[in-house]
Amino acid sequence: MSPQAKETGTDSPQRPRVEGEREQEILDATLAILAEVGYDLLTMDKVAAAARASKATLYRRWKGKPELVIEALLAHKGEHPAPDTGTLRGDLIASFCGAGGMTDPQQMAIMGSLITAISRDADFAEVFRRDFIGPKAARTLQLFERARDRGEIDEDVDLEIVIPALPGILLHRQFLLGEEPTDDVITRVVDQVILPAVTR
Amino acid sequence: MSPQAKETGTDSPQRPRVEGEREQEILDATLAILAEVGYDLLTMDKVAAAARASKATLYRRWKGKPELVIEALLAHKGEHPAPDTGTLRGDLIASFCGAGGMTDPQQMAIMGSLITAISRDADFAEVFRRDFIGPKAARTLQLFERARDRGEIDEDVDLEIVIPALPGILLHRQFLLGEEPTDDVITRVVDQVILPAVTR
DNA sequence: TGATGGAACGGAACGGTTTCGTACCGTTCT
DNA sequence: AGAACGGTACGAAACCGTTCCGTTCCATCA
Repeated sequence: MSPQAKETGTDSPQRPRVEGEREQEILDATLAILAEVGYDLLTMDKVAAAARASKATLYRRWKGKPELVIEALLAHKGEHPAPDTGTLRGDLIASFCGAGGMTDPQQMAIMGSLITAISRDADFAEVFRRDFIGPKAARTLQLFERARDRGEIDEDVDLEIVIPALPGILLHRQFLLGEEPTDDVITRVVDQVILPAVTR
Repeated sequence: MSPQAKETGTDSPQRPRVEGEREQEILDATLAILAEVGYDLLTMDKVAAAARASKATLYRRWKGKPELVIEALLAHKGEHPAPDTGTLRGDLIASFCGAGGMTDPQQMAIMGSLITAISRDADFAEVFRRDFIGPKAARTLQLFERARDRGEIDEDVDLEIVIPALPGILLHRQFLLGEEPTDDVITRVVDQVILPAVTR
């Protein structure tokens, strides 16, 4: 290795090539492959072909497959601010039906593609839960806390149990029962399961 | 292929070697590997090594990996009759905490190992849902129908929504949140989510 | 302005490993 | 004896990580 300085340290852009746009294309291609075949069957060759990049480029930029996939996941977190419709019911339906919610096909495909991997790889699971699940859970928690402040939720309700119920029910219907989540199903689950659990 | 009859049809074993016990050992080994590494990374070599069988034997008996895995799943449905404690609450807790329930580690590992595969392979998904999920769902349905006959469930409750809620919540907590399902969690979910949904 | 050097790129190939499905053994049980 | 078994080995294919090559783009400088 040449003893070249690793970086200038300043903000002067010395590396104009794979700076932003091209890198994002590669990450998008990674997510597409991930959603299509799953983590275990995702190969660097497939990603390179889909992104029209060479494997050499991938390995110049990323250490390997886990690092590439994780960075692709983190770069994907599009801003989805929590809705504020004034009622818990409206917030839940808006949140889970909208962009990034349970009706987003690629979002759901990514979920399904990763469950097996995180069941086996503890390190992968930790990053996934912290950086992918965490923000979503925090947003949903916000909805419930606002509802509690408005008095919509009984005092003795254990939010730790109730909050994850909605995504759990919907994911189960999708993957185990094979039912595409529709707005109608989400509404029925909210009305018949979630709301009765918080207001008795 | 020779036009041989697929099987005798009777229970007379024409194949004395790999007939019953040995075959079950291979299927058990298949399930163990499946639970350990998942469907995509399960290989015939791993199964052969784990079962101390030769790959030739596997290919003599099964056509390939999908057939072997599916048959292993079907042969695994140990008889788990629905409990009858007299109350819906007792039945649910007994059913989901007991053998074959959500606290069975291998059962859960198999679930996680298959979700990615059934998200991609429609044929595999159909067999899995019909022969693996189906019996479990039917058993749970039986619990709810008995409870409804006893008057424990309001008339306007949509069982299609409520019944899959409990497994959904528990699976989500296990795989997405990384929480081992304990009897205590199952009880709290039943008391705080399921029962309020059926009796308002 | 025009030429030059360097860095990053795409494409291709490499060796080493893994998997699959099959074939060939010697052994064991009926 | 004969059939089925376990073990081994094989070729084909896929994958991984690396390393070539030739090209393209950019910054620098005459």
